[in-house]
Amino acid sequence: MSSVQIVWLRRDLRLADQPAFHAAAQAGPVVPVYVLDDDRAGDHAYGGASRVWLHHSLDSLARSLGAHRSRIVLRRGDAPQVLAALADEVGAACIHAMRHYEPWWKEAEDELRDALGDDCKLCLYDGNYLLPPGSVTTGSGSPYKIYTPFSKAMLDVMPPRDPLPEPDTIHSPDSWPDSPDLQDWQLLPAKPDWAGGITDFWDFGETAAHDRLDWWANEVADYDEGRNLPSQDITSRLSPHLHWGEISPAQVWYKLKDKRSDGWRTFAKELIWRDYAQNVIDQFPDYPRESYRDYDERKLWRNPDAGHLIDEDLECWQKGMTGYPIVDAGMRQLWQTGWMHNRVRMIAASFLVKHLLIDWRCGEQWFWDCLVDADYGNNGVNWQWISGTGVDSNMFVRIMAPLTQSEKFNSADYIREYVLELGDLSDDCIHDPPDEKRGDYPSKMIGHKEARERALEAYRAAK
DNA sequence: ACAGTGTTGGA
DNA sequence: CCAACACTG
Repeated sequence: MSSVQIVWLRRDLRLADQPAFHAAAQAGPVVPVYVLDDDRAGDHAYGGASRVWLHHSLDSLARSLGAHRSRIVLRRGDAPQVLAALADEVGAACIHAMRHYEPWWKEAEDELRDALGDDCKLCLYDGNYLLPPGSVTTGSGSPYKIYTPFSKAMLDVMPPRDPLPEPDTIHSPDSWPDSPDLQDWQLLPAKPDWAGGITDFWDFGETAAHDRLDWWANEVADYDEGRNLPSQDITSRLSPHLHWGEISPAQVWYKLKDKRSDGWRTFAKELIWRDYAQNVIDQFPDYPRESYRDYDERKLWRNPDAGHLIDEDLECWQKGMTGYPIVDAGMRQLWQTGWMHNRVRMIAASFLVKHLLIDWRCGEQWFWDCLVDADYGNNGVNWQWISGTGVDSNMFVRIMAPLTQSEKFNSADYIREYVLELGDLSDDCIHDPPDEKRGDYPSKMIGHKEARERALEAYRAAK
């Protein structure tokens, strides 16, 4: 009888194309375990929306495992200690885990290796990205900082490895370790149940991810044109499924690779962007916490300490009360559904940083708390891109014009859906309603021209 | 073999 | 502005 194999699950909550699970199932009886470790990530412990997703995704995976007469063991605490103890308890020969590149997980993997005795080893696998971070480097051997040459290099060495099948059989151990009920973790909100919008908007888990991908295979051709139109929302909405590892990017790649449309080529670049962000945080672990460029940030932000005190302007933005309908529609969509259309994310983020001159980290934290697809790499890289504080091009200060963008991308229906006060306004005035048509809806916090000039001046002064 | 310089272009 | 690469000597 072969010895027990532990599968340490993190954001890889799937059975198919899950290299760690695959290897464990071939090696012996499997004990899948999820460790809720809230301290390790510090300021990036899972936010409210992420916890809702995590609950449903774990629940879904437990059901799938149930069909194999297997289950998930739940544990709470410092992951390396908890896992080392569990390995002792079940007499495991190996802990199999997908490699993760958040700095706290890299640290935990090292600590776990040290904590394990001679009888149990740690086996790490890649597979949550198209290629393992660090796979492509510049001609001189250093990691890429700029997206476009990175993506060209990626395309040169693609495609990704072939996806693995789901394990045929998953053998159970002779006896199961104790585990609390998932309900006991209270990942779902208690009294005011604000998660209704999230559960209405999403289906969770591996099967739902593949259903979504099947749907997307018929839509992706229109992505090139449609991805910028919030009202039509021609986007995959795969981001949370990918973040939680309910589906792998290799599975997405192989499902869509024969589509040969412009839409597919553009979508492929977005998948590569996800790998790019992971490469950036692998290279600069604090990237989502620190500006990469050394601006004099005391001259840049209007409220250098707003990270610690709740700024009134920050609150207007968070609640979708800026007076700019496209920004407010986006912020309200985020609050209701745990997600925001990508085009609108750019507009809303740019508004916080450029129009309000509020430190991008305040926005990063809010998104971290509200997004079901909150991802350390993507969130940090995208916020620094919008702020112009990041590794990428910095040749001019990019200030998006929210009203122009709103009209250009036909967002009238999107605004009507999320800013109910403006529900009766016509297409021609909904993007920037005159005061007498605003009713309960607030007037603009600051005019675009004035904000633009103020931002240009602040960025010049802080250079 | 590779440091210095020029050219190109950036979600 | 500056990363990345091609070209140079």
